[in-house]
Amino acid sequence: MGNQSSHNIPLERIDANRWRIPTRFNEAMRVPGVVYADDELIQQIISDNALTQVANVATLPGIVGHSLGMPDIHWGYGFPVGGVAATDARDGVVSPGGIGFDINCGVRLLATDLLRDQIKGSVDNLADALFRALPSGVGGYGMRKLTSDEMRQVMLHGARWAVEEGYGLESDLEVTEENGCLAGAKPEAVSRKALERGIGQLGSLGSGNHFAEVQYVEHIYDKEAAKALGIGQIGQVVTTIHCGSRGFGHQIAEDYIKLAEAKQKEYGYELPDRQLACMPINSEGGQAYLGAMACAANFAWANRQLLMNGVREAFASVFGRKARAKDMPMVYDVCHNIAKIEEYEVDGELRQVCVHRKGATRAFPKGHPAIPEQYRAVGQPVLIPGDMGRYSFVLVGAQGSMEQSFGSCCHGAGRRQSRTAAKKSITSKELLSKLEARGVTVRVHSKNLLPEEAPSAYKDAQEVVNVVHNAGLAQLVARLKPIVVVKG
DNA sequence: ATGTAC
Repeated sequence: MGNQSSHNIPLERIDANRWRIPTRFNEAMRVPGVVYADDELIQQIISDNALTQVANVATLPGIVGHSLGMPDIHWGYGFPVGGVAATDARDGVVSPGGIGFDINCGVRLLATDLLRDQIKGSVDNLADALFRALPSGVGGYGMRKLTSDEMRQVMLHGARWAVEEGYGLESDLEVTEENGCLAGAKPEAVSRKALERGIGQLGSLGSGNHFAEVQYVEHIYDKEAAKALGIGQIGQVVTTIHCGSRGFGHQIAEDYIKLAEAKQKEYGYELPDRQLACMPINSEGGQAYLGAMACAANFAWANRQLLMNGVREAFASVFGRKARAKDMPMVYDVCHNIAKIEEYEVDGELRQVCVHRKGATRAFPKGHPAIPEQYRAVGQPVLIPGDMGRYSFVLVGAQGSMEQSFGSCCHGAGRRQSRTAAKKSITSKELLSKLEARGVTVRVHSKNLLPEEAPSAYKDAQEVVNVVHNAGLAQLVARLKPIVVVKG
């Protein structure tokens, strides 16, 4: 059953942007699946088999509402990337595979007071400065080697630790999801192996789809919201950082997937795919996972704080001035691989649920108390990186996300080719010259991995964001185009 | 994503 092809899944069209997988597809499904896609994206999704995973997730003990797939959905470990699942916080489960290996992988956007024309003559210098400032590569060490006591402080306090150590400003924390620190961190639930892998990696970009990208505001959809977010000027230079918890979060995910797998019999779970292995939220294992997950989430926020500080310093060195917050204010930081306990109305009843967001961004609408005061009138910023050749997007959360998707929307373009397929389709050299021809300056640590990140390996992010906009999950604010890409 | 398998 776990390998049943998506081609056999009965899809019911709800409207132009929504499709339902009815529970009759598989008697183990406890709730229907709902997938967000237009006509073109749904074809890509069907050929990827990710719909089978949406149906599989619908069998999780305690799942409520729907098993959701965003338009950037694609095949992942057990759960699809681009998936959202909410389980009852009292008697439901938490599944490490529903968060993903890169715990609190996320996106941070930084504005500048520079215009595209003003940096034209300095693009190569800026690219070099950024590449020097941001350590990268698989297994790469970070800018800050921690003592074990410092590592503990990072796990407990996240981005706040980094700010107190001088890597940024108090105001940065106000525009970070959870203020850069998820409550409930339990350092004692983290293995020695995870600590060993993580302790030298703080302030590093890593590899794969992680990057820092200098961009300019190319199009504004919503003037009022763009202005409120501090990105209201066409041509304005901004920088996006996409990174997570490196080997630290990866090891924590691995540790708890193993633990969950070993305990499936004890819990009496029979799931269609062993990669869905899960634990009751209110069990020793479930609580330990959530405590360790919070440690990884906090490590990731500290990591992006150090990286952003590196970006500010690189700009300062090139443009000969201090990296003041006034010159480079942070717009926002969102995570897109995490589980959170939140409250929603489900079937007319207010319920505490554990929202698993795996490749999905929180998208709270205007007025929500979790949104920083300065953005409360427009909505929570939603940062959607596209691919390195085309464009990225800024949106704000909309009311529909609370009614339909447990306050969530998409997280990126989403893969349309596997890493292996991408590698076969283009060489690193071809790709670099294509990007250069488009006016994108690239600095890359691992050239051999670059083809995996080719724009052609990704869906069109414009189509993806159009779907969440039209479905009412979030609202388009601005489109950003790349100038400099620094890849791990 | 990832000391790309201990």
